[in-house]
Amino acid sequence: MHANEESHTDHQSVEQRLISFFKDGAKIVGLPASVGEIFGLLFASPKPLTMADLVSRLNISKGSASQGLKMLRTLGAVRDVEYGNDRKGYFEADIELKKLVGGFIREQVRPHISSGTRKLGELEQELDTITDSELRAFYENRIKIIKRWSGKAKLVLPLLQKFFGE
Amino acid sequence: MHANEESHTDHQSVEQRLISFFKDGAKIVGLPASVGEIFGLLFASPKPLTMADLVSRLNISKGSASQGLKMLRTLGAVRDVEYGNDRKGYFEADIELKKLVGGFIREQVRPHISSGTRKLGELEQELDTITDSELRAFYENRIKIIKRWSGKAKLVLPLLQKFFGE
DNA sequence: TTGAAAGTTCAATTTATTTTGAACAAAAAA
DNA sequence: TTTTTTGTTCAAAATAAATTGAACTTTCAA
Repeated sequence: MHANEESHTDHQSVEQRLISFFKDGAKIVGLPASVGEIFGLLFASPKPLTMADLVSRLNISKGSASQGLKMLRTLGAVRDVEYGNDRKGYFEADIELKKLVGGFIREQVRPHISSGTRKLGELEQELDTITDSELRAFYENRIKIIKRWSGKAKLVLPLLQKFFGE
Repeated sequence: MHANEESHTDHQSVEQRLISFFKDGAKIVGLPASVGEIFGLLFASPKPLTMADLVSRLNISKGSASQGLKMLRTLGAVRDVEYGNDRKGYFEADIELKKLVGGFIREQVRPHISSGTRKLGELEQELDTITDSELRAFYENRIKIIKRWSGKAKLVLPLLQKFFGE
């Protein structure tokens, strides 16, 4: 039997709205809609849910549920919980903003910044090949500008973490 | 004749790398690749460029160039400049981080936050329809959590602006 | 005015991303 | 061991997003 068996008349609409709310939110931050829906349903549920619950209540495939949960766990937005005593796995939304923001920065922001920094380094090497000194001066200045930006970006991340922590 | 007629041997590679750098950057913040390429080429150019320059040097269509420039102007990342005395329009990248961040927040972040706030309000209305008082209490708490998050989000935007300003 | 150059718009196409579902693997009960 | 339940993987299909290009508008010089 299902883990949750409520009347399904009362909260239906609130639940649907929360799902839709997080679905939109996911799209905004560049995550697949299904990931937002999964988080939304878990967030809207007073009890932990199983993967089968997600599949049936969101009308998504087992594959999507599995992949979506994987991503959410990596982000630290969902956690496994002990519940019932069957062999199924149960999940719960993590509501600590600190963890959500932290996971997002760690998984989605930092890797991009790293690869950008690397690319910028490569680009800088390339400068030596430029003979025209006026042009080289121009590019050197451009690179300086990007470095200033990237310095600020790296500085702001810990501040954001701090701001959203607690 | 073209607005820029350099040797095209020297800086080719640096230019291409800058284009690619901003192409990646655009994708990261959820903008189309072509928009990043346009900004990249303008950023890499010592002189203002025309739409025709973008089309020929990036191998994109006139349509993409037009739409991309439109978006970049809306974001405040590119500005029209007086140059030459032909009837073409000339463009230049804006390198003030303050403007870039400000434009992004104004155009891409705020609208989403607004629509989220509206949706949340609608959701709150819906609460009254719930008779089960335990369930309603649960949802009320969930909404409170979202409101706390959204309050922080709204608070952080001006701080970001300030941080990146100047 | 007329014609040519410059720029915009948007339906159709192309490309990229997400989702599915069937085959597979893991784990535990029968 | 065999069967059943649960979960994962990934190629194929579906969906969404970006790009094109041709028709259209605007602008200005002749």
